[in-house]
Amino acid sequence: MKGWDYQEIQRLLDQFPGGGDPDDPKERKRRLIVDTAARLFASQGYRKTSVEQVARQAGVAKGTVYLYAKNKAELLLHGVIEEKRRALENLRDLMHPDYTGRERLKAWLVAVFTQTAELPLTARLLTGDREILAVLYQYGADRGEDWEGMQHEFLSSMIDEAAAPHRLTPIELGDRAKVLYGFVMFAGMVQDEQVRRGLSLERFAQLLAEMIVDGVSPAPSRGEAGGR
Amino acid sequence: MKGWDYQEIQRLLDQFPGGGDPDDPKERKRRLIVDTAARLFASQGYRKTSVEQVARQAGVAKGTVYLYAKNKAELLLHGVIEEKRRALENLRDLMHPDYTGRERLKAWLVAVFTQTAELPLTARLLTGDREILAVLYQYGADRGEDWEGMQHEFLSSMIDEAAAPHRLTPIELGDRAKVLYGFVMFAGMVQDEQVRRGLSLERFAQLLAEMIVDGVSPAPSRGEAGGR
Amino acid sequence: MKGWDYQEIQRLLDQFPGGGDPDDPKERKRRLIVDTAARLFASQGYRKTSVEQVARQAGVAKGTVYLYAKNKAELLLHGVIEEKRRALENLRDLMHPDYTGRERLKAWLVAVFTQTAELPLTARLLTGDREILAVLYQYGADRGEDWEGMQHEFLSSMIDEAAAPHRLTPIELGDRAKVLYGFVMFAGMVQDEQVRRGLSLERFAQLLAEMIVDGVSPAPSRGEAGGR
Amino acid sequence: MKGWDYQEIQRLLDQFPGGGDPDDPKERKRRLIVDTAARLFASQGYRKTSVEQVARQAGVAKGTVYLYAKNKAELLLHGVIEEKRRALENLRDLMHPDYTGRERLKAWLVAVFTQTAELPLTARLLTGDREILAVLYQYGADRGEDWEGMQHEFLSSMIDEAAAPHRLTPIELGDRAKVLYGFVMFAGMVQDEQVRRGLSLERFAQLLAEMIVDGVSPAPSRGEAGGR
DNA sequence: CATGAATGAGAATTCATTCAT
DNA sequence: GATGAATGAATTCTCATTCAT
Repeated sequence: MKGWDYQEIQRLLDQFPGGGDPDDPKERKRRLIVDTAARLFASQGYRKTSVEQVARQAGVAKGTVYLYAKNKAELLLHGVIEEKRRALENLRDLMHPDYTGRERLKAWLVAVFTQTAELPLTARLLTGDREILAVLYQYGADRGEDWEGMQHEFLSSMIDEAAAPHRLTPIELGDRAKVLYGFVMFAGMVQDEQVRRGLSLERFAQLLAEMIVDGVSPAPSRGEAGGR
Repeated sequence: MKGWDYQEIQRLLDQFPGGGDPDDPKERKRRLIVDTAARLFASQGYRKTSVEQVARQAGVAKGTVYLYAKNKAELLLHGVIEEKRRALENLRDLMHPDYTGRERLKAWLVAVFTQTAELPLTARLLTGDREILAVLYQYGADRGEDWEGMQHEFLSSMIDEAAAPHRLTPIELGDRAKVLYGFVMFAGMVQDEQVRRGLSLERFAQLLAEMIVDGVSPAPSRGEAGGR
Repeated sequence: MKGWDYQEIQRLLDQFPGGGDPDDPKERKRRLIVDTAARLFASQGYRKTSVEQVARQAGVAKGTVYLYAKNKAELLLHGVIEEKRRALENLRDLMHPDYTGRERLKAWLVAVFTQTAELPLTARLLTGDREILAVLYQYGADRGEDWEGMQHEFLSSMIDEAAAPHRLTPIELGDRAKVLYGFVMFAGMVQDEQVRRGLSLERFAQLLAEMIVDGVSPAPSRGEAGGR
Repeated sequence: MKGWDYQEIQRLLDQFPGGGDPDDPKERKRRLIVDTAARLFASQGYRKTSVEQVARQAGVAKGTVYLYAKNKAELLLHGVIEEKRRALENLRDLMHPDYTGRERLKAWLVAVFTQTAELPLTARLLTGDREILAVLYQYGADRGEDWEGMQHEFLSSMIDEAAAPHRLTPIELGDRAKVLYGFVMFAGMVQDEQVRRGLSLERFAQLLAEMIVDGVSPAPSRGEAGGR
């Protein structure tokens, strides 16, 4: 199991694209447009969002959008890339050595669900529009894969620590990691209050994290401190 | 807490709409059209499915579709209603008295995730298309709500039994029920192999059920009986 | 040399597509739209003619055009096919046995230039838009080729008769036929009064036919009979 | 009939516009842009060539193009003017006194067809784009007409000589000149190998010149000398 | 002078919905 | 009831032209 730490993640973050000087006005406008698009795609869906609408909300003309993304699909792609970068940054914050295994796993779950802007696009689109996936995977295949492998390894190691080290076989760990990874998608979905049935995002996340880590029976007596 | 049993559910099922004599040729055609639409919506998404396509696949003319649903959204709505009925039928099967509380909760989770045809439309569209939700909720408000309240109550009572009766306050129970209910949506999403990262649906469902009920640390030694 | 006659041409004409009962209202509307499009394409060019304009002039809605041609290129294609049919019909009329060789050749040239609707589209587009040719040839390849080979043979035999039989080798005949065939394209171009510098189409055609058959020096005294 | 000779043509050539010191860097850039545009217009057509593309290929910014031509149409116009100048230069070369009348006419025809760069723009665009013609003629009216009158006179005198002097009335001559002038347009068209059906440009031009001058029956025995 | 970012009118195409037969 | 032709609003994308730097 690779030792995950700040440096490792920072290194990945640096290789990650989409940078560009955030003070460059060109880059500023690019972000404005891409973020506007991402927000609309996430809240309304890809097909229902028109390029016209993106332009209007970003305060530019329709043609301008096409100076920064050669078509609508690329607009989406850029948004997804941004999301991946942000997700990676969040990962780094969980590396704090004070966390115990169970705490870290819960914190990860809570983070995944509460950091609203986490992966709404990714989640939304995975369930949504198959046509888009084609575009997304065509571009993304090269660099995205690493990152997913990495996420996977990271989750496995968290689960291992949380479950009490080495009680689970590597295969069991891996499979549980896949299940947890699915929660990332779920998280996007849960942004919708209707799905949460009115629970606040924080409460929802907290309860879900507890159930996953401790099971349905909360075990206050054993506490966080007890056992493990 | 109401006592959930076969009769109670059967009674609800009977009041549920969408009936009509299945031998009535009018009703037969209605179902043909609605089911065709539902299948296409679930596999391609709402926007990408054209009324033309629904008509062609159902073997009727485009105009005919509009004799059975006043617009495209209503076509979807009817499909969602069918799904709800089917979900209700599944619920009934979990009422078997041999189940312990934890077993029943696990069985429910597994059922939700593995019964592929469970709620593909609902799940797909809840994440998808806000425009549709408007229509859906407008119509659904009158008759759907009961059913959701019922679902909710049912989940609460399962959790209560699983967690060891009466350890959780009604509010805690209710909130946990809401979280679990969200899993119904998640289940629709998980139909997509990409979300499961290659795990079989059965394995995914099994692991998720275990984690939710027992927590990350599987505790075979403590067993179901261990109570804690 | 195959004997060209009414029957042979009629046979080809019968195999030619694009028919359909001209009293069928569907077919009537198809022709209305296609002919409107052809007229506009010929007078303004393909790119400058918008589908909107075609629809407006044909008195139908934009969408209707797409019921009869799956895209703009196909609209053009249908027009070109009509032209080919008409050209074939004209050919038939030249078969009258009273013509001498020189007369028939002149008559062909005059016909090619004066029958206004001859091949304006074909001519226009050959010089115009390479992009279109792709579409045109993709469809046309199968059945168009025969027809061109036939035209070629027909021209060769006319030239042979006009030049006094068998004075030219087959290769010389064939090459001259190719040159003449080029005139078909030229004919489309000459529809434009600017190209004719104000000469009437009839006068232009007559002079050109004389020059081609008799040379620059008109030889009325020597007449057709003089043989030279 | 005016006596056509080197001096006369040279004089016209000198009055012709578009000059400017070719060493002036301003003029150099103007030509670079105009020639680039002309090349693209001739090979792709006017509408399919974007100003962006012209700028890129000329190695300047899009805005710069507009410093040298006030719009896209004027870019074309300048190209056409260049062509006219070149055509005039070619005319001069035919003035050589050794030619007989028939030889000169044939030579002119061959030149018109084979000098590839003769009038590609003019030919292409005359058949192409009516919108453009408006601009072209508006501008051309003032200065172009002379030149066309001159061309016309020149052709008439060639035909007169070729047909054996003074056998044709001035009107007959004039009309034949108009027909021949049409061939200039045809020449542009014939650049397209598809129109030539595979004949080489040279062979095509040669055969066409012979047919026009001698008629379909080649008369080698009578020869060029035979005079008739 | 030169640049190239921004603009927005315009073009092709799709598709939900209507309605005469 | 059933049909499917007709409609036209909406959508994506292009590109000539302008103008601040």
